[in-house]
Amino acid sequence: MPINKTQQPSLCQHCNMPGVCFSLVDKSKAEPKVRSHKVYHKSDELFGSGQTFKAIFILRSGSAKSSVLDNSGHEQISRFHYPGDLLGLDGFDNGSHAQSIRFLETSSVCRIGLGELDKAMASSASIRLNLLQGMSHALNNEDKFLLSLNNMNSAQRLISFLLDLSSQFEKRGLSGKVFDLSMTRVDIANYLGMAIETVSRLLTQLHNEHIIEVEKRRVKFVDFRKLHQYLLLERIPHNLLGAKIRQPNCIQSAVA
Amino acid sequence: MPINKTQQPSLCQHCNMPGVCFSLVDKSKAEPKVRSHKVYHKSDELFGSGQTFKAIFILRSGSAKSSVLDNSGHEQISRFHYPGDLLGLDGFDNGSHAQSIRFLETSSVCRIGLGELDKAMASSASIRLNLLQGMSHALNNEDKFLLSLNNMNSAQRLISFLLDLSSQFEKRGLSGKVFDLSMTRVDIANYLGMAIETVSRLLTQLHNEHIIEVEKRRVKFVDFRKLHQYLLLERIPHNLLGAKIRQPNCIQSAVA
DNA sequence: ATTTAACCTTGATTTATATCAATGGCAAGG
DNA sequence: CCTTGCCATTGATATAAATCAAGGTTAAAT
Repeated sequence: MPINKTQQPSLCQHCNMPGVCFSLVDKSKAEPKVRSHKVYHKSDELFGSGQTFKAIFILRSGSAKSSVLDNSGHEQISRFHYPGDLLGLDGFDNGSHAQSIRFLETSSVCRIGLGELDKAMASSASIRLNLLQGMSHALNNEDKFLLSLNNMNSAQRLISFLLDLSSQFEKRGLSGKVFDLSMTRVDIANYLGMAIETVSRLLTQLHNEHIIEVEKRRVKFVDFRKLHQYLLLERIPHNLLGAKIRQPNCIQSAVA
Repeated sequence: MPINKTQQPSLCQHCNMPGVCFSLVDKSKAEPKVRSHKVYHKSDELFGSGQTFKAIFILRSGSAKSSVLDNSGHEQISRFHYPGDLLGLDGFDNGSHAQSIRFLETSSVCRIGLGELDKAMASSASIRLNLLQGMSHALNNEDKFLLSLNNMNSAQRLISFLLDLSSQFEKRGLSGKVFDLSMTRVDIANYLGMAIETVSRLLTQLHNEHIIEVEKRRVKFVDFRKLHQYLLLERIPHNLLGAKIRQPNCIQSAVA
């Protein structure tokens, strides 16, 4: 019996992107009626890599993973998605999706066709901003994630991942202290770029040190302080020692 | 004497984003006059992390690096920029820049204030699309990069990096076969998440194997075939073996 | 012109983490 | 119900790449 029922209720009030979505339907109504949405099940695909870009989606409930295929056809998970997330933004690039998205559990999404979207953007400054914000946010998260991969050891990566999940749940009004992972260990390992054995061992270790409790997919945070200690005190990033931040010499400028 | 003079000429014709930029100035003119731009020098900062988001920029010439600071204040380079790239998109997220951008050589940028930009977006569908495309593209590149970090060994990462640089130059009409790196080995190591000694050793190794020629910052590709072999044949990604792509069971759907 | 600091290279050693291997439990499907 | 395959854990071993160490070269600053 899962604790954080991300697949649970989701009226538009709980949506992170109300501006983009329902004001398309009826801008006059302050309290919009619920937009129709589609339900998918575990391991269903929302769209596949290479598929024509026709719409963006908003995840209403459940969870999903985005992945890209490398040259040799292997899957690399690039992101996990939770309610309120915008899906399909990768399609703007060249008119077809670079990624594919697959659901991790029963989930529902709103669909916003491109025509609809553009009309809305033309008419509303706040929708323009919302969308740009969403993309910018995704980009920043991506960078932050990149950062963790580069500077951290496996334990720190895994901890960052768990803490990030925790904050995702809290943002959505769910418990950030106890939750169920909707992805397998294999997915986690793939996402964090490590072997699944390492994920398993680390979870066991953290459990034994009474920092978290893990039982199957269920994770419970016991000692946040120690968790953050791991994160901060553990290691001096090797590859950054040389990369000092220089002050600008002098900001010369000219106008052509 | 550098070969690929990225700091060289740059009229608006060479800009990747003409739609966004010059049509703001004078939409009636087919051949726009050159927009004023500002010149910066090596290690100057365009904006710093935390700085208020007031404008986006288009890199006209030269090169730059974006970086984020982690909790402990260390720099992580998230991207290198070349002419035509949009800079500052990270600011949409929450109104201040998450990243900082520093120039690697003498460079020039066009500045587009937020007001200007929004006006342009309101009025032109193509500008809307251009901007979304730019962001989407950045996002996709980011994912691709992420992918390389996760599945590849050091040699492959470095090679991907070099090949990516090469294609960046070719896209801009410069030689993709011989070019000068505008960043230090330390920057490369930081970006790719490895020790600078490893970067150095690998460059030497590739040189000795007559696959590339390296002399200081100058890189010359000698044997593209072998380079791609390294990339493809070397290694079966450990963490992907389990992550097979399942077919959707059945795409059940319902409308609420 | 001389000094200083940044940048780069190369070698020896250590270590984190992948890989190999084997086993157990759970869930889905027959 | 049984069985098949997916998922997870744990131990032993191998290895890629980090770290430690030292020297050399180039570029910037005095």
